[in-house]
Amino acid sequence: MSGQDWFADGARVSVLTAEPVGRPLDYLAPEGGCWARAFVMVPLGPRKVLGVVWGAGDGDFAAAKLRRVLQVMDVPPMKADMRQFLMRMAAYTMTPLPQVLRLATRAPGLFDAPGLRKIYRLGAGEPPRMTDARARVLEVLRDHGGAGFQLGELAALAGVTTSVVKGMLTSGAVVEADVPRDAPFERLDPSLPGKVLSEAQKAAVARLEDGSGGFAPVLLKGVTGSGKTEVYLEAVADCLRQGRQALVLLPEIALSSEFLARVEARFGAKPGEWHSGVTQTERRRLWKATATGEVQMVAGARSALFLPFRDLGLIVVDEEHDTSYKQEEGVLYNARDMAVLRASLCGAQVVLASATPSLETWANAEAGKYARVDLGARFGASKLPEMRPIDMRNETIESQHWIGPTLVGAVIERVRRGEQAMLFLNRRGYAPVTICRACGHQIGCEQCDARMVEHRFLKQLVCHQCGETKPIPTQCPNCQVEGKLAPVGPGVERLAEEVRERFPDSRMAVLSSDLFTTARALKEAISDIANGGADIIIGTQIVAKGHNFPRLSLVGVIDADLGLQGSDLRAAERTFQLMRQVAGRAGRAETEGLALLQTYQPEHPVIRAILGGDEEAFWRAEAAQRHAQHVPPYGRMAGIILSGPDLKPLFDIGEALSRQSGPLREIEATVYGPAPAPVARVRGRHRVRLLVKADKRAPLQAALARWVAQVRLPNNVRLAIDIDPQSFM
DNA sequence: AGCACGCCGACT
DNA sequence: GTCGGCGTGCTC
Repeated sequence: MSGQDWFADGARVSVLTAEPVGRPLDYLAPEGGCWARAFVMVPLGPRKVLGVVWGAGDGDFAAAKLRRVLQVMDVPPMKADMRQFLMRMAAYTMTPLPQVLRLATRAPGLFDAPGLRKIYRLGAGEPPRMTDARARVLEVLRDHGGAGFQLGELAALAGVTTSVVKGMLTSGAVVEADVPRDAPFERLDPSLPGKVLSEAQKAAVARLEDGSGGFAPVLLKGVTGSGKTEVYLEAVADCLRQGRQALVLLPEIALSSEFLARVEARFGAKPGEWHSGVTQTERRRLWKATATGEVQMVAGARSALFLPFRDLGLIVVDEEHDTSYKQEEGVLYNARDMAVLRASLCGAQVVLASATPSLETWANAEAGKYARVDLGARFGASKLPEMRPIDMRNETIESQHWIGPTLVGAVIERVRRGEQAMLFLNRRGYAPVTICRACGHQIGCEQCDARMVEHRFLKQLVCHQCGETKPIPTQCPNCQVEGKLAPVGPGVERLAEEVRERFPDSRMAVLSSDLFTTARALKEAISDIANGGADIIIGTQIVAKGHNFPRLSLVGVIDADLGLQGSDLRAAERTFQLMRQVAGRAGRAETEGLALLQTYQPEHPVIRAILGGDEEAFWRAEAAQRHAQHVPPYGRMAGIILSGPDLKPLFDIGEALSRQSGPLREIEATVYGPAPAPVARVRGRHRVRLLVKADKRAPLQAALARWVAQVRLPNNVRLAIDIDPQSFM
């Protein structure tokens, strides 16, 4: 401990709070002093707020006006590496420090006195009258009463009512005591035998062990079913054996009881669990247990990255390519990137696991910044499906139909054998476009210009950009002609109609996120399908998420070209990941899988890479293209999002920024926009976006700060900066 | 974020 | 005259 770490009574300290007061404020250290980085309660105006002792006070605030720290909280001080992490993250994401601190203190009621519960123990007194009931209570306490019992528990064990126990308090034969309510976490035992590993898995585990004990990022690449989880759980075991803590980040939907059960099978106890569904009490308990080091492993959604680990030795980011790691509201950050930052500051290993890594991660591995471990083969008897294109230029197909004869034949063959077929179309709703056959007008959304998608199931038109809905009109809003509006193009609902028509004797199930209101309903539908409750499954994106359908042997991709031609930079990458995952659905068990891709451009590099199984070729081609365009990961981008109740002032400010681009020209960055943001309206607020593209080595954040400081914002307009935006349309 | 301060419109 | 609208600024 250096002298800077302790502040004596009355010393001037600087305290950062999670209130939007841009900087730390000075206070006097409390009676008895306090440690640097202690969690404290301080007075702020009329309120009492939580803060962290950020350092020594700077002394330019009148001493007479200083107020005193009210209380030092009964939790360990923040670790120095955590403080560093929060500062680096604030600087990188250009977020005010208090907002970042809020992420790290978000367990509600965190600093309330821990809940107390009463326990009952053997006392020194004698009951004035010994009865049978009283004797039994004393016997239970003498035999196993060391740690004490809860009231109901003791009464039940002794076979008496609780009033007997209570009655024994006055004589002192039984004593009551308050103990903290939080139950301890069960210990995880890394020495338990794990599952038997394949040779490939053992080799991967050995490679991971090489990097343990310090900062070392690794890409762990393996297809669905290759046993990635078993491999990284061995890295967790290794970390636990070193006495350090491990964090496994998962996309929220992947944090299932199935995953927790696998951890329990490996280590004999469940890990700490952190996600939006965890109760306040549990959050408080886990937060404290990570700080004291009592909890050895946490499985959590992205915000678990801000837990106060005492000694974090490993972070696993499972499904690292998953777009849900990017927080799109409030503090805009990518949990995968921040995991690497945090690990670098606390000397932890990072394992980025994926079957289809993001191009960023792939490029980092390629450049040698990350180690790379490949789990080639599928684990178990199943193998990758055979993949073939169906060249749609050679198929004859009726208008308003999308399943070509070749695919129809394949489905019939599989269903006849009692197997399942899946048809994949990444388009929700009934039809993506509604057009007037009289004047050619397409029905658009009034809020954001996107075309409205017909949802026949909901009996509405829905805008997939802003969520706006309206009834399906019978009259054209442009030429007023009645009855000429027609749905054009396929959505999953319409595909379902075609399946019913072509395969009338088959049982069909549709998996689309908007058809399920709860996660539970979706889970039930999935397990019903897995048990053979359907012959033909129609699905959107959600089927790509790694459910196991043992009887599935055919996947037909209705429109493999979708998204290849879009203006979104990551479209090809996402299409590739999706196709790989969907194709990976087929043939996971003993049956031989087949994946058929309907395409009009079988020679497109993405399609060729998927079919050829030559992923590296795809990534190299994609990387070359991004390199040429100087876009991520070979250039840097930032989004500026202006939001407010009226559209006009947002565009005015956006255009003003676009004109005054001097600070950006200094670093040779370019501005695009303003344009409506990808999500053009959120909760009644319009959103307008500008994009900035810069060289990889340019000091982007500093230039952005100088740039946006030039405009004054009316107070109903907010400006947010999104470093490394996910989508750039 | 709260909360006070302060400067202009319609009311007992 | 004053009650109250919410724009502006401060909190150590």
